[in-house]
Amino acid sequence: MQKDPDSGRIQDLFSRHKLRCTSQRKGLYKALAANTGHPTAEQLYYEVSGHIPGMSLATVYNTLEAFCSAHLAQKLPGQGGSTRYDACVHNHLHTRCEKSGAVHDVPDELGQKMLKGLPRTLLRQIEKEMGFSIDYVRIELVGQHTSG
Amino acid sequence: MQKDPDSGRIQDLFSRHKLRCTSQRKGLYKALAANTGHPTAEQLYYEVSGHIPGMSLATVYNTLEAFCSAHLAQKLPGQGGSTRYDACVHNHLHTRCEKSGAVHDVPDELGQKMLKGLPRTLLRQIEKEMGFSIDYVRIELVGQHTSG
DNA sequence: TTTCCTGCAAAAGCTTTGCAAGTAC
DNA sequence: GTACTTGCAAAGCTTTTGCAGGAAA
Repeated sequence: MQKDPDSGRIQDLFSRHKLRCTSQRKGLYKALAANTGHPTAEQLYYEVSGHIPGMSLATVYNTLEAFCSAHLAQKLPGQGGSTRYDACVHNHLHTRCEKSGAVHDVPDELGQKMLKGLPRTLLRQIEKEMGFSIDYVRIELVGQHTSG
Repeated sequence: MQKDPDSGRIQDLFSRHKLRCTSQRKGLYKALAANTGHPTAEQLYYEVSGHIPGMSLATVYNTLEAFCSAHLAQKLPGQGGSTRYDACVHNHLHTRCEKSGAVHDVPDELGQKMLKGLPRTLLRQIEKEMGFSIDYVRIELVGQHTSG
């Protein structure tokens, strides 16, 4: 039985965020962090239930909700279907494929450049005109994959 | 009984988009176009059922779906709850209030400036690196209302 | 030991569908 | 007259909740 090198790190992470450390939570967090395609609750359920038999879909939802409250994950906005989850908490750009609905991360270097390039004076003008305080800007690139 | 000045325009619009013109569709489209707060299907149902008794929620969903297919409306991405609909088809920015979930339009002049200010070279670089063809960029300003 | 988590099942909320009757074209 | 739309009800999906037993701190 080989030791999992991530196990301790995850335990630390949970304890820093005041989350109890259970095998279900560890497994689910690993699956979520490893999946850059931003899985739905159901996708995670099927992935994880292979390793942890008896895991229930309700627990997946509860646990993901706990992660989001603890700012270890976030829900991504999507139209209609199942909610998609993302273990990356810092603001980053996404692509959304109009054909498949798949959501992927834009490489961070490029995404940060884009966010920093936004005109601050314009943002401040919008805040003033609309009586709205902007916490962050969410950018999504909508289109389709060109490669097969 | 005063004549509704919009009625003819809507009929034209429908015929140009090859949609049959029924009283339910006209009423629903007027309600959607008049509501800048981006209503849900249920909100529209309650608004419209006052004017058109017997209107069903299923028809609201079917009709909104028909509008979207005909590119007379679009669904807005939102996390989880009910789908929100928008009669504006051209690309524009939205604010989303973290407290109330309300979605509002950014004045078009400001929004267009923001969209035009995006660095094209960066967008093209992302397309190249990710094998992704960008159709449009969706920007959402997340925060909260400062006025009461 | 205390408090919180899990798992099952059942409920709740949102959206779609089947079909008979009605309406636009 | 034909093809599409409406309205009702019922089904389908996703997500949440109640509660008894179990595990972490």
